[in-house]
Amino acid sequence: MLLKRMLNQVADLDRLFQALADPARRAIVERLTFGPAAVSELARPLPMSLPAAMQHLGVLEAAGLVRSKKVGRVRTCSIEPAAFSVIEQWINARRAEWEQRLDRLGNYLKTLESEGDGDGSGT
Amino acid sequence: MLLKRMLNQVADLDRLFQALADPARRAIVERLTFGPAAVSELARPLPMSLPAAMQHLGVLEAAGLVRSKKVGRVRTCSIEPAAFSVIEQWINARRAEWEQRLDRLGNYLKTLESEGDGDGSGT
DNA sequence: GGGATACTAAAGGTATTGCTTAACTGTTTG
DNA sequence: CAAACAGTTAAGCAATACCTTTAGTATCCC
Repeated sequence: MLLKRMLNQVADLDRLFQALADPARRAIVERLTFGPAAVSELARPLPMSLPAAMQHLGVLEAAGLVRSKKVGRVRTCSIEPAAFSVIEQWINARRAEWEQRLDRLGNYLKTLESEGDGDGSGT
Repeated sequence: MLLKRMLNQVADLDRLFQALADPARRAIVERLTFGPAAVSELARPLPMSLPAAMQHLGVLEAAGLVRSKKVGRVRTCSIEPAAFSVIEQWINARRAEWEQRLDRLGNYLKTLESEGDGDGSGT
């Protein structure tokens, strides 16, 4: 079950990054950060047909970035802030690793320097 | 020149998210957070041919996530930490907007509540 | 009921992506 | 020099992504 969770996280990241890789989809997300909106409201500013915009919404919803609920004939979409934290966690994990590495490198260089005081074998 | 900058940033985000949307490319990035590596070293764990891995590296480099330098016959790749901040800035901008919105919503609800004390026109 | 509205479903076309294999260039090493 | 090594280039192919048009369905308003 641990392996499954890891694989799911990989697939989640695939879907999240893929979803945000399209400018039209980011535009939808940007609009939704200001508050919920109906499908046609989201589609109106986009330079494409309404079905195309719907497909983008489908991608965003599949990625978990957007959720929506239909009442009457209008579907209202809103943003899912929690989804972003998956991306941020991934980035932060990378940063933690390379900063740790740079720390070790710094310490190593400092060690060389102080050893050099008594050694004198530098160029 | 301001418009151009904005358009470039859109294209940058396209390339960044697109680059990270592939598990093989994320695997390369994850490997590089531990330190620089040669092309073949990066390709070895990937379930694909070396030219395929090279193409992934090309995508990462075009996105600015990786830089590389060839010395002799070996090209050494390393990560470009600054590239991640473009993504983080975009996410943080979204977060700033929706948090601001939620604050306004909270204040509004509090206002309703305190007005209700003297008004009594609730349901 | 009948027309406008809001969305959905389906089919199809073009472009891009991710991979392959094969052939090739430049760099060490025995 | 010859062979192994590390990387690169190019061509081609199957799958996917993004968009279109067309044709629906369900809801709302008069």
